[in-house]
Amino acid sequence: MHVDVNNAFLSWTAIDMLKNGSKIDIREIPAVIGGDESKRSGIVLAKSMKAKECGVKTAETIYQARMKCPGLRVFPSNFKIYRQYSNQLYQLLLEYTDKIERFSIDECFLDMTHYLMNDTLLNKGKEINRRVKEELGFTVNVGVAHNKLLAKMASDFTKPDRVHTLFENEIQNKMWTLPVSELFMLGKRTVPKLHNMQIKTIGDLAKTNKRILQDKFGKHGVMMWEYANGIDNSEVKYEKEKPKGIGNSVTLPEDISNIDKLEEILSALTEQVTYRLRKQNMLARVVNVQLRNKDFVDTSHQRKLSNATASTKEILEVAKELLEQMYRKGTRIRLVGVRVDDLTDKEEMQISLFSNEEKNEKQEKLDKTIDALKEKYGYHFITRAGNMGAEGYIQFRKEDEK
DNA sequence: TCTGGGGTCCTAGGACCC
DNA sequence: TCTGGGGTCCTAGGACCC
Repeated sequence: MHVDVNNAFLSWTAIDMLKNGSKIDIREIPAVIGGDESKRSGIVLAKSMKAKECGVKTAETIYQARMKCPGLRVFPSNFKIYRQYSNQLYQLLLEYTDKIERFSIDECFLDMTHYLMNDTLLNKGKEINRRVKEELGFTVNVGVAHNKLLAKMASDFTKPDRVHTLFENEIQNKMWTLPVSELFMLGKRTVPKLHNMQIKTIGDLAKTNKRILQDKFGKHGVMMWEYANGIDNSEVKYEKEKPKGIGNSVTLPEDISNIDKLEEILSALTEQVTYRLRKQNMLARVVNVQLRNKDFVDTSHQRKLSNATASTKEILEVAKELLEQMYRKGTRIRLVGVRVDDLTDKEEMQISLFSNEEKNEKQEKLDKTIDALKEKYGYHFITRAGNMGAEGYIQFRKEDEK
């Protein structure tokens, strides 16, 4: 079963506003949740049904949305409350199974294998749909099927506040008739290529020779053929997994072409990334720096370290080297990002013969002390002098801590 | 006042090894 | 006498998701 909150950010903002005495329900007017245009992050994160009727699309610019929908109201996001509502939903769903995969803040997969009959499953889906609305005040779509892919496709059919099934004998009528762009994992790059091959619907894709797709798209081709045929053997991953990478990036309020300033921002980003890394009790072996220039061209450089580390100083030194190595003087930079990859649990670290343990211990103590102060008094309570000028660019979101 | 930020997975090419 | 074949690791970039 796949449970998907309808217009999650907008619905959750709406009920939070009503709770705080708002006279309007933003679900009933043309409205969107969006970023801050003055910070150059003005895109649509969620839209009301009325906004959708105007043709507003998620992820387009607020500027574009307003052109389509004059008088559109724009509200900021609030991840702290989204996390709360997401948790409430999760708690309710736990009454049906403890095998729940939290696919994102507003989507869950439920392993309902213990309900053997299709009718029972459907009734449970209807019950969840009704209870969420009555007890939590927002609506969900529920998709019921015999694997994750079909459940996800089903929950996407007609919205809002609906329960759909997609059993094997329904695939032809309910899924094969849809445009191929509707298939999960087919994005804006692949769809035009399929159109060129005269593949317009999911049914067309299902009936295409698998080998042809494999030759043209590799693994991705095999996967799309299987998905089109309703084949998916993946498990509901209900146990919380450790992250494989941790990153932080920021779009700058204006383009920057001063490397000293970029380094300050890099420093503040690294501070946050390594803090989160240590909270996970993990070490990283790969450091990656990303730049986006004013023309939206992305470049990244990464380096594998000889020893895994969580030290802010060590990771920042590498990040700065990567930045200096890739930055071409005069380039106007729009976005800077740092991420760490190839993570391992701290306990499994192997101490290198060449590591300077005394130095490492000192750095570790420093990091630990700073972490404890941030933990107690808030992320921005203390910072390194080297990124003081840039701290304002980086926000630390409380919901990341759990 | 035009285009976020957090992720995961895959691929191609080069370096290097035997 | 003008150049194999198999493999691993690393890096840069791309595609996709919400």
